[in-house]
Amino acid sequence: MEIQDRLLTWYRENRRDLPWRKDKDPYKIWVSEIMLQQTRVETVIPYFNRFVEQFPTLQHLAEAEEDEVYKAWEGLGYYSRIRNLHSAVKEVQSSYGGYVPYEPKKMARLKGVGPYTLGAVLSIAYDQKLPAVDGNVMRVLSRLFVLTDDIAKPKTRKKIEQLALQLIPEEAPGDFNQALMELGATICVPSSPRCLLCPLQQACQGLATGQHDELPIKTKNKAPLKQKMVFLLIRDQNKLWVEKRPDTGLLAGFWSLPTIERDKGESAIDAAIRWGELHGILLRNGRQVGELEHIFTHRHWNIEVLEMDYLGIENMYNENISLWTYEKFSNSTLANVYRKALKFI
DNA sequence: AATGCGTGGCT
DNA sequence: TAGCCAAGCAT
Repeated sequence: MEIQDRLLTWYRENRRDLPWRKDKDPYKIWVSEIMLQQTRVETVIPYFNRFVEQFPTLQHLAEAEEDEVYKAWEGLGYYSRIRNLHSAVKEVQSSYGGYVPYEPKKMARLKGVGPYTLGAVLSIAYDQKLPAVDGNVMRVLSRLFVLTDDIAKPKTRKKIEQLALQLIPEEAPGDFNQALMELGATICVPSSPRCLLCPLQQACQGLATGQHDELPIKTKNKAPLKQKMVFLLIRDQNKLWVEKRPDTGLLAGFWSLPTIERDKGESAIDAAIRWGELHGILLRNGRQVGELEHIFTHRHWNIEVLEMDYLGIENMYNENISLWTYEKFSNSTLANVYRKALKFI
């Protein structure tokens, strides 16, 4: 029996019953694929269920307010995904009559739709013969065919896409792509793969040559940069000074507690006063009311939360800082690192 | 091509 | 603990 048949048969008997597999609504499949980028299935499930309940159709999402849409993504991470998805959905609504494009070239032009998402949505929703190569597929095919290229290199993904395309059976591109991913997610897992349960056991060259444990080859990530950060609690009556993060970069565009990185050798209080000087806010003293740690992909924050004595405004209006009630702040869309800090307020 | 972008779970 | 990873994309 061919690899394709074994894999499809296995998939059809063992596929997980996931919420985005209830039907073939291209919109819902698209939403699920964006949510699943670099994010675990178990994490995505509750977000997906709430999201499609709140925005049942592409038109609902296209017409929804940004605040409402971003709030639905709160805590999920990689927030450019939702900005891009909302923008792309509006584009589909205005340019394509609300229908997710069938044409790969049109779909690929939408924000946030890269080679993987393109292939995944169009193969699953429309059964188009396009590769959908994610980390699972690179791992599975690396082991199956003993591919020793570094999967961290973009060139390798392109090479594996060509291979994957050749493997796709005409009659079931969507199921085949999902089967490869499902195998990677449940059997051909990164460490201690469950080869004894694998439907491709006999065909696997990696297993046959004993190389399956060393594959795939992948260059290591750099360790996250350690930073000593200070979050500021600056109260004015019953309100709190908050700061809008820059429109690009980490947690772009989010409102946050005033945040500053401590310079080398600088005390937390001096850093806090320096923040005030930068924004025209007079501060002094300050006492630590909390401490937390937060690790992003590429940064490791050790955070002190300081409550400051507020003396008033020193100079002119700054649109990136504002006075909010605690209520308004906690109800705004907050990245998790700042939501964690709320317990010290 | 290499880097930046969240979060949480597992080893 | 520190590192690695999880259905990637934009720049």
